[in-house]
Amino acid sequence: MENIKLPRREREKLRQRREILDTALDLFSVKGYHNVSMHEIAEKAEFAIGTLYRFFENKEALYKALIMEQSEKFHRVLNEAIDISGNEVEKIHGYIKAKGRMFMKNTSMIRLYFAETRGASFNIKAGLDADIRKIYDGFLHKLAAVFEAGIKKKRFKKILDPYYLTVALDSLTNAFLFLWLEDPKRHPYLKNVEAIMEIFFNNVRIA
Amino acid sequence: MENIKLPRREREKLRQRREILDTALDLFSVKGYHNVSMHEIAEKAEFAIGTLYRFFENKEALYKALIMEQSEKFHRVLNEAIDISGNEVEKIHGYIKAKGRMFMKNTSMIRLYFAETRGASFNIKAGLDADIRKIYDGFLHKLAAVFEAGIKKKRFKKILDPYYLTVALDSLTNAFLFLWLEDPKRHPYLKNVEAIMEIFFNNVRIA
Amino acid sequence: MENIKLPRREREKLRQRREILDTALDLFSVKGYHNVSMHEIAEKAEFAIGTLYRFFENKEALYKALIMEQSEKFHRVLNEAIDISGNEVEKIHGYIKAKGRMFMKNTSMIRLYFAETRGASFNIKAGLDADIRKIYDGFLHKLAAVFEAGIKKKRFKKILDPYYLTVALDSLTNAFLFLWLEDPKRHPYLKNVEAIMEIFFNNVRIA
Amino acid sequence: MENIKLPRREREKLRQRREILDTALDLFSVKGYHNVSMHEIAEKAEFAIGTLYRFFENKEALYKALIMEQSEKFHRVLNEAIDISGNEVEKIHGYIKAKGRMFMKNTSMIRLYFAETRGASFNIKAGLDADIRKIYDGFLHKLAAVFEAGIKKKRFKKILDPYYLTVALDSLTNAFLFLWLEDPKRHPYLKNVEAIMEIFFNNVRIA
DNA sequence: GATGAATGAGTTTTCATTCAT
DNA sequence: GATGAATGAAAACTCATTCAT
Repeated sequence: MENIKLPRREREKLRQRREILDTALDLFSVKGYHNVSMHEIAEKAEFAIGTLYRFFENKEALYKALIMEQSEKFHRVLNEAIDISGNEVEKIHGYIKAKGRMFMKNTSMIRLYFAETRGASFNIKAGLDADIRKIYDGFLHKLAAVFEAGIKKKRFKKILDPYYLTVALDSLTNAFLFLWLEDPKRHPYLKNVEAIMEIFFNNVRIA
Repeated sequence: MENIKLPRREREKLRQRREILDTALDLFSVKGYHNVSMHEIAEKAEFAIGTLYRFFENKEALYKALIMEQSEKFHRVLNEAIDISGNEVEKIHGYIKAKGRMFMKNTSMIRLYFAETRGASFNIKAGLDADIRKIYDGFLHKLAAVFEAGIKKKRFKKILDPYYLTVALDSLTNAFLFLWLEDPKRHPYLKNVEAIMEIFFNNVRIA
Repeated sequence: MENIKLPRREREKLRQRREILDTALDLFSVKGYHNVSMHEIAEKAEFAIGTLYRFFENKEALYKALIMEQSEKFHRVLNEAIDISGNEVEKIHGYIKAKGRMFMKNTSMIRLYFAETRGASFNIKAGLDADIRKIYDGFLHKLAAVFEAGIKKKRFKKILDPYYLTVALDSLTNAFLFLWLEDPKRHPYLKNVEAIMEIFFNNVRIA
Repeated sequence: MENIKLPRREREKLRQRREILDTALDLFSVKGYHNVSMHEIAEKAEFAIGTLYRFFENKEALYKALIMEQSEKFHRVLNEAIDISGNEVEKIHGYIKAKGRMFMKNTSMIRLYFAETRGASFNIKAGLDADIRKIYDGFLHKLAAVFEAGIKKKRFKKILDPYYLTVALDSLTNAFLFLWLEDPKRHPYLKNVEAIMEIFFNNVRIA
């Protein structure tokens, strides 16, 4: 976060890395891993190919770095949203809103994220899948803990295993974000998710 | 459907096409579009490469044909499940069960289907996305019509636009099929979906 | 040896392989492993690059095949020369003459052979060195056995370990072949080797 | 030789050049010209790449300088050994011993030297071959002169052109140094060369 | 003068597609 | 019609060399 004090050389390096990653995000999210060449990234980012390889050992490493970065950023924001909010009901609402905000500001991130977590990813030989899944699962369990706490505090009825409640919520928010992505005017994410949460909360909330 | 009366030559051709598609399904579903070569398909299917090109103009066309075929088969079964069942509540149940049965019998189909409908698919340059989406959307609207009819017949409260109800249901079944795919013992699909539908139906069903 | 009965397809394949190897021999022997590109070989042999890879898994495999082939051919001829000749003294003479004939007919082979057996070869990651050395050593020991037999039969005095005699003979023939290679007119191989063998045989031969 | 009086700046420069060359010798002798990068040399020598290019115009020039230096050093020692020793027989012995001492103390030099003088060298586009060969030939002729003088003084019989005697001697010493390099315990250089020289000297020496 | 980041030409290799047999 | 050898465009990646700081 605090790169104010970094020596100029280091800052420059970070800026370049950033530019490469941003360009790669643009390209990968539109065309997919296999339809983007290192040449293309280099050209669009206005670097020589060799420079890309100074920053990333190979194409896969670049892709993995990108995915991990986006994934971490994404889950960091969601985690914060949960931590900041007050009671369990508010935490859930915080999560829904933060997720919406995140995606709406970073539509290319969504495509990449969905490609790797929902569709079966065949892009990376090994490891990434596991690494991403760990972050993702970590977050799901954190969300499950919120439901669990809410149940203990009698804020929710225990009508379902908290983990499954979480999976359901995650899946529903994704589905409505996807709809929004297709036609933002016609399918307002927040309104729809809140409507569907009504159904849950009517049941789930105690009062 | 009825190829009993086809001349022998035609039947033979169909049988070969089928073998190619089956082999391709096996390979694509495990390794992904870009990690399977035409050579590999030809070898595993025990045809010459040239023969593959008699049946399909190019690799993309083969993949597209496969996806479309699976998609049609999949939605045909779901459509039938809805058509056969009695009232609207039963139709919804029929859909949930048929979808589960389908996937559990054809796990390779699931991987492919999810890769193309949930993750952003980058495998096909253009067109497939649209074609698949049409079939998919067609089915969603049919399901939405069931909810709508149910609401009209006062079987369900109108707490949500029927289309969104459908999207929610589809998303939830997918999520729990995914869980089941990861660990079939631990995450029984039907039990979980029914539990979550409880929440809906308590609200949604009138009596 | 007998490819008269090979099906036409097989013969054609062998002919192509031969053409690639011959072209590669020409190029490698003049420019060295690292200064010849697969493109260059393909172009000179009038094949597409891909065709080279149908015959050899990669550049190293092509080089290794070439070296092994030349090495085997070379040592086969030398072995035969020894086997055919009469007594031990004649066998040694047979070897010297056959080696000369071999090299004079295949000057590019010499360069390659010397590059791999005498200079330290850094061309092949692993294995070749050992494989070639095995053939080479096998032959040296066969030659040593001739000296040994000659000593037993009192044809030679035992003035030196037979293996060292062999190494000396091998080294001397190489040296004079090298001289011949530089200036064939001025440095006649056979005359020189025979002169130097005089020194040995005067000592070595009993009568 | 006498760099005592060189200004400090000059001495410093020489010292750096030396460090680069020593590092390069280590690397080239183990991995070969094409498997060592300028980067690797720079890193191991703890200089910036640019600095290497201050001292040597390019990679080839660095390699050539190294080879020439080693070659000169090598032949200087051999020349001295010949000059110092007494009569012709002692000079020959002096050469054999000095060559052995040299190589045993500088095994990396041997590998490099053999790679360039015995195997066909493909490392240098042009020129080096000729330059090295000149030094090498110069030495051979000096050695030949010793034989010639010995013959004139009736110390040796003239059984062979002195130049060929020299080539033979050089080749034999190399062969036994190579054996020694492979297994120093098993193949003692000096003992073997002396044994083989016995054969020569019995003939060659007059009394 | 020293540094080492940046460059990009050149290398190996893959694989969809064609077409002579 | 079927075959599969041949093709060559295009990809990933390396490394000698330059030059701004």
